[in-house]
Amino acid sequence: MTKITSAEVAARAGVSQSAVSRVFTKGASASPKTVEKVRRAAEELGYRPNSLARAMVSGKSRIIGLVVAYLENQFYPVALELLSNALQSRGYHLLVFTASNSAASIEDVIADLMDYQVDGIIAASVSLSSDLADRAHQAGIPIVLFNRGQNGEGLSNVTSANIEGAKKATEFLVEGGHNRIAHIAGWQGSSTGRDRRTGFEQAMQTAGLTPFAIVDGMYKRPVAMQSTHQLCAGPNRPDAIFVGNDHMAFGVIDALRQLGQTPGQDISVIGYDDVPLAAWDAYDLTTIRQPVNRMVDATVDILLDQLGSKNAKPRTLEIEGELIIRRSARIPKGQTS
Amino acid sequence: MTKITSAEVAARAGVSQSAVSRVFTKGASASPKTVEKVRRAAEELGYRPNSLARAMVSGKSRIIGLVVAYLENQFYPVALELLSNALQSRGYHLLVFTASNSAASIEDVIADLMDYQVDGIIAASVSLSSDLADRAHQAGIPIVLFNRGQNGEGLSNVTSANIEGAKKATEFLVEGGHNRIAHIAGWQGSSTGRDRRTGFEQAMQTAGLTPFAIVDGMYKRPVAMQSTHQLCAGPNRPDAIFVGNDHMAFGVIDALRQLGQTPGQDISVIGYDDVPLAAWDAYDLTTIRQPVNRMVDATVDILLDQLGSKNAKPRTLEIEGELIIRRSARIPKGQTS
DNA sequence: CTGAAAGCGCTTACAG
DNA sequence: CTGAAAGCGCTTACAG
Repeated sequence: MTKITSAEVAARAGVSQSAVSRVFTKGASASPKTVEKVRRAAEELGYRPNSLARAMVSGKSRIIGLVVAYLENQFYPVALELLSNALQSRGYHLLVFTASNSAASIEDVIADLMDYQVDGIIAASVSLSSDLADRAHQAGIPIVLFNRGQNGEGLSNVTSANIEGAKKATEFLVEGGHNRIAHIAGWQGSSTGRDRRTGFEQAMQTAGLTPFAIVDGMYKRPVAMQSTHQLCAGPNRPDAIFVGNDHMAFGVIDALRQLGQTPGQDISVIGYDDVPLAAWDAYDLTTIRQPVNRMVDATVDILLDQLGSKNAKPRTLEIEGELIIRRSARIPKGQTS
Repeated sequence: MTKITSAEVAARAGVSQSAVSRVFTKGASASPKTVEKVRRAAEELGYRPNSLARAMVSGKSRIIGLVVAYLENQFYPVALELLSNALQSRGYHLLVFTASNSAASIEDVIADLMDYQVDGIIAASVSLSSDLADRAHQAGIPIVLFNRGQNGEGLSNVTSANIEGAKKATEFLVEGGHNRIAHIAGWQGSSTGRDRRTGFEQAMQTAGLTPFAIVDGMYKRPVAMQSTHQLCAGPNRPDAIFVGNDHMAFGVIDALRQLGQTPGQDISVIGYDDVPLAAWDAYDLTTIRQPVNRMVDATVDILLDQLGSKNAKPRTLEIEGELIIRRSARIPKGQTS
């Protein structure tokens, strides 16, 4: 029940309270003798500095707010773990807020976050109202959007090269000899969903092909499954589907098998993300890899950069992702996986 | 850049700083007139109370520390999301720490957590040294272990009824006519791993059967896959495998298929957890459901209880989980899924 | 109901 | 290098 304070340590060590503080503040100056005495007393008493008090006076909480919308898509737990590790190793910690993807909910959550005096905010897969972005900017709190592109006051973003990636996937399908290619798109309310769709359309146009169909899968498994049934039940069906992300692609594959079709043979399926599950035998999904580790590193770098220098410019970074060839899509002649 | 303080609001509203504080502190007393003036001034200035300052003086940070070891097993992201939601709705927030499952790492992480003056700690799937548990107890910080059983100073735990669950799974296999039943166990360094193994052994004994084999799968997919290959490659192999959790069971099924065997026909497989993926067609896994939502509710209830009353006794709760019958294990005659 | 004042546990100029 | 003092932004007795 007893919380030891620096004053108590000071008393025991026979020095002033400021001396104790200096010993525990890096960049401080204390004689070896003082350090020794203080450390011993602190040890004996079990003293540890109160981070909250430190945060109050220094104005730096060393807390980063993370806003995340949904964790079912395996991409996010992986990112969260990497993010947490990267930040922890630099002495920062993550205050996590889950938000539904509604403006009101995000609004509330970010306000809460700011009340906690977070040093910075990482928003994964959510968009921010420009009003909100403004407020954070005025409060001097840098924000970086993870896996979502958006411009605005002081907003940085880190995404994969979604348009390029979608093009690669589409080109692979074209090279594979497909010409009835459908796209079950990512949520069109998101930049990733829109960009991947754009890449698909551009590549189709370049190839002189017309999309067989484009539907919004909303990044939701049930929607993707239902779309697959509608698209593939009859005789007039696509010979390939480019899906807006892996999470939906798994649903597409499940639905296809329900219809008695074998992905990679009867019909080709390509996803986007390369989550761990994509590599498992049950799906063996050809997909565009989003290099999570590099995206995380970039996110942390940008954020800490902005924390460091008062007015660092917001940055936008697109990280290229490669096509990972597995067996859910026909492999063009002459190419190998 | 400007952070508005209660003093500035007070000045604008023409009241004292304490009056402003009272308006924003629930359970305070302020005349309607004061409330009105203060709210207006706050609104105009964009004032929000500083949670850190409030935490300092009140001694309640409304932050709950969450320690989590690994997020690959889908059980944890799901739990994390539910936990975060449940806590948020009651005005608490999660400071997340990822720890490897080593004593040293957990030690560091919990110390950090306590430096932030968290009101309570939830430790998911990690064990605590008794020394650590003692320290938290002395600091008056309640800890509840989520999905891990362990006794000790002030430790509460919430788990599913692991022994019972494992028995149900094993009995189902026995009723299905299997008699060469192997167990790829959860990590034997964890209570869940040990309890499920115990349940398996007891049920086998009751049935008058000898386990075909018991190996420690460490809760790791590669280990589970390799064990499956070793167990099932030759002619002398098990006719059923009870696996320590779903995450490993998926690997077991993948490995079995590599060997040309069909789960549910050639060999039966049962997992533990019932993560979302277990219900997907690709695996269609028979498993014991751990009722995450109920486990989360219980965890939050217990924790808030302990926060509320100074010396609430630590509680241990086991929540029963039912067998979810799907197609990865043979269904005994007369039973239906 | 309200204001003046103390105090939460620290860091950080300021003198020495 | 070191101590006394101010102050971070609040809440909460204490008088009135």
